[in-house]
Amino acid sequence: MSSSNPARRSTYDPKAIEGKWYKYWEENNLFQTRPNPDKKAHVIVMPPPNVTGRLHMGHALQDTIQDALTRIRRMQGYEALWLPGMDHAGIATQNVVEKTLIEEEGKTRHDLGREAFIDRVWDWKEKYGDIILKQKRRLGDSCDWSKERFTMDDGFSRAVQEVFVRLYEEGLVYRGSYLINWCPVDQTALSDEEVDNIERDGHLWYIRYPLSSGDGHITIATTRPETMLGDTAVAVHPEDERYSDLVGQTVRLPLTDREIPIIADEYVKSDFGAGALKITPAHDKNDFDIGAKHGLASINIMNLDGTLNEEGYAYAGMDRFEARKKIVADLESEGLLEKIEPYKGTVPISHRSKAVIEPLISRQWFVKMKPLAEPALEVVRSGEVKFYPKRWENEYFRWLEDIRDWTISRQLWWGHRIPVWYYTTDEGEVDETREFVVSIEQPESGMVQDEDVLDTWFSSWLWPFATLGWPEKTEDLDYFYPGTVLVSGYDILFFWIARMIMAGLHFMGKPPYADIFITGMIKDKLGRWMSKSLGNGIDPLDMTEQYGADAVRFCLTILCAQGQDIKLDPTKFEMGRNFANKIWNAFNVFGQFMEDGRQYRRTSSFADLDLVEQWMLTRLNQSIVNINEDLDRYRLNDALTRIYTLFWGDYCDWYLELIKPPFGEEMDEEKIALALELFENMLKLLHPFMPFITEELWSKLRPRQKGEVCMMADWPLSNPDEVDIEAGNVFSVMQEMISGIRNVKSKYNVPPGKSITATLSIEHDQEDLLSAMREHDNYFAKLAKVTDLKVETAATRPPASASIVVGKNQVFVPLAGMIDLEVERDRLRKEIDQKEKFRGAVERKLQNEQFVSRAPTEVVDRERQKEIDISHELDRLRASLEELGPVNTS
RNA sequence: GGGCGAUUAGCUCAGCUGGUUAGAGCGCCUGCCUUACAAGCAGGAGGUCACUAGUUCGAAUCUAGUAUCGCCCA
Repeated sequence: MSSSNPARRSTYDPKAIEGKWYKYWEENNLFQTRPNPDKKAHVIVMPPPNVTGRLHMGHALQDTIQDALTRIRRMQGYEALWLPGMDHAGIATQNVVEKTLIEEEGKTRHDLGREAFIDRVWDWKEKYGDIILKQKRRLGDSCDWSKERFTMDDGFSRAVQEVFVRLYEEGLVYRGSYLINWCPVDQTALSDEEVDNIERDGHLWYIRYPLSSGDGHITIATTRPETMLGDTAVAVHPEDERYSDLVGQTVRLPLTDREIPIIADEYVKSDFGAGALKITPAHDKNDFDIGAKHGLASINIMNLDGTLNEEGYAYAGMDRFEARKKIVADLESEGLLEKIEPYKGTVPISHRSKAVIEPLISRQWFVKMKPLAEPALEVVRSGEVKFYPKRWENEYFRWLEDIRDWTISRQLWWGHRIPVWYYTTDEGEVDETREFVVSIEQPESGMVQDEDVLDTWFSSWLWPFATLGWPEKTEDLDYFYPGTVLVSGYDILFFWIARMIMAGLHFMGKPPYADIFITGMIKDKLGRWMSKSLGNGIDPLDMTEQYGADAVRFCLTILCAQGQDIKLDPTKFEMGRNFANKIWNAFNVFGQFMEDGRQYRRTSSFADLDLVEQWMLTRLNQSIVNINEDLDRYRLNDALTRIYTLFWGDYCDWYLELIKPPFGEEMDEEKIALALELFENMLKLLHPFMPFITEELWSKLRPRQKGEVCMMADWPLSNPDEVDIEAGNVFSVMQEMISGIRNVKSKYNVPPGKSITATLSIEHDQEDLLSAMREHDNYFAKLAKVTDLKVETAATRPPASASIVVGKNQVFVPLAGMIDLEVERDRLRKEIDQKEKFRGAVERKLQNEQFVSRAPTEVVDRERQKEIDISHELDRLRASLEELGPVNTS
């Protein structure tokens, strides 16, 4: 139970400010960009979320990263464009609207007809379509909303048509009848990438096909017995002696009136099943290839909805899975079912509908991928385009090197209509005897357009340039293309990322971005994908509501180490919330002393500052260098961790504690000015990650001009003139001494608030340190409650005192009446043991001649120095132990 | 079958180009409501870096293999 005094509680409330600042930024057009020859461009195109989408943690993660990168570059003086928009998401959107249509009006899209249905989709889009973009504003996304695009808007549609026509004219788009992936649920063709091969427990059915000669049978094994109705051959391996005299004979296909040949093909694996394979060219990819090779007929037995068609004999009209059961039963009753074995095989599943895919032969439109893939491979091989982390290059290469043609037509209504026109017969049917015409506009009246639409990815692969106005030669396109970095997940590496590179190279002559930052995926805390069905999703808006957008962003950034998947536990957001609270309260330390409307500026030079101030400035300036390095390498988590420790570990825990005045006293103006200056710089470093709280506090630091905001402030520069390594070292020694004293107090149960005295014993040769300690005895008073600090050269140990060894120096803490000799001996022995171990390790190294001769001299010197230091420390620790006198045995 | 990733404190994870006395947050233990912050402060405990072999003066880090888990492709 918390016993804190509520009257003194001061906690940060993100709700009070986050909305306000987003509104301010947006209303003042601060996200807007324009071609500006005086600035370098930094461009990120937002992966367009589905128009049906709701914000999930994956978006939150990727947006946080994109926004941080954009905000950093904006502050660094780039014209930083983050271009937002949405994807029309063909099947998903059509499904959503169809579903509401059924629910609300009991109608199907066919009841409405194509045109009316499309109108409904647009209505739906206008009404609900930008929910996700509103949600993104809640996170603080600083994208240029004035450039927002939709893959179905007029200009974009025009670009899609243009691309289709151009590729057709170049011979890269073609129409043909091939075996494609058919989704019987969504009733459309799908590309290979939209199909997942899932391993499932199934069965292997062994079926006897009687030889036409009447001399027995041949046994085939299959995982899909229902497709036997479409078999046009049985194949065996040419070297399989069991079957060599059967090749050339025919079998009677059970349950049908057909006879099919037994053929030989190397493809058959003799050790699979009984060694004989049924061949169904119309329903299996491999069989299709074998069929083509042997000139076999293809018999399609399936309707588009997954029921058997008129080729299905007694099973015509039945669903494919129902037919399977019936066929197996019938084979069994005819004595043709030899056995059933359990079998683990892969089943093709539609990525979207999760229905089992039916491979079937169908006339569709395709893109010839090889010529597009080559240049896309080259730009990554040459390093012109880089992946972060680099290992994703391998995946990319593997896919592109073995690329297959892309099925781009979809049997949907919602999407980009294929710009192909057909002549019609007098009956109004497509006239197959006449050549089609590929054209954006209707070439002749009376011609009808292809019914199908294009794969959604066929528009999104144009995203980096079609959003900027292509095919028009716009100023935006000229200035903002190519982009800088793409931030996306590996789940759409093939779908989208690789294809964008192809399209960018083909149509713009340049890859769409130089860097590709592949993020990990957000999983639940058990490592499972978040999904609606599992109900294990964590809603980023709930989290934002609960902890604040800054906290959510902080947490996601700090967890996003180099593309590893993130197991997210909602309690993680507490870290960000606590940090925001810390920042909020830290401001009060000096903020409470500030006069309204007053401009505080430091006038003292670095040399005139107090030691802790010099140390803090040194820490800041060093950190800026390191943070910039981290950011340039997309190591956002490292950069943020640095800011976190700089702010909390250095600024709050040491600097503020030392500069804050005792209760009741005022804070010196110069002290305020520097505290504010440091704070202001840290706010700027932190702003890209936690934009709201930093903006709010920024506004409180000084009187600001209208429009003068943190998000537009200059990124901090590291000032090398305000770095003092020596001061840093002196302060570090003090920190160690103070920690040591606190430790001793804790060990002896001295209340932290109780005053004590102490003596510092400084080595002879360290005059500077000696004077620094004398000068700053107030630090010891403030942080360790040491009153009356004595600082002496080689002091003698006062009686009944604990001792702390820091390098060549010592701290003695007299604890008259409190010191327990045994406790102190134990404490010293423990430390001696520890240091002995360490010295042993160092000495072993130095005694190793190989090490001394082969290791770089600076490494050896470092070890030598360690040995010297540790020896001094051990000497002093041992002396202290002896001074405690002999062990009292009484 | 092929490829990739992971395995570091009780939990979740950092640890970059080999040289650290292996770090953080949470949790745990002790003491503190010390006038910025109990969403806090101070102190502390806790690790054969999955295993085996190798390379090296030196391995959490590089190589090979093994095990377990996960992902992708066929």
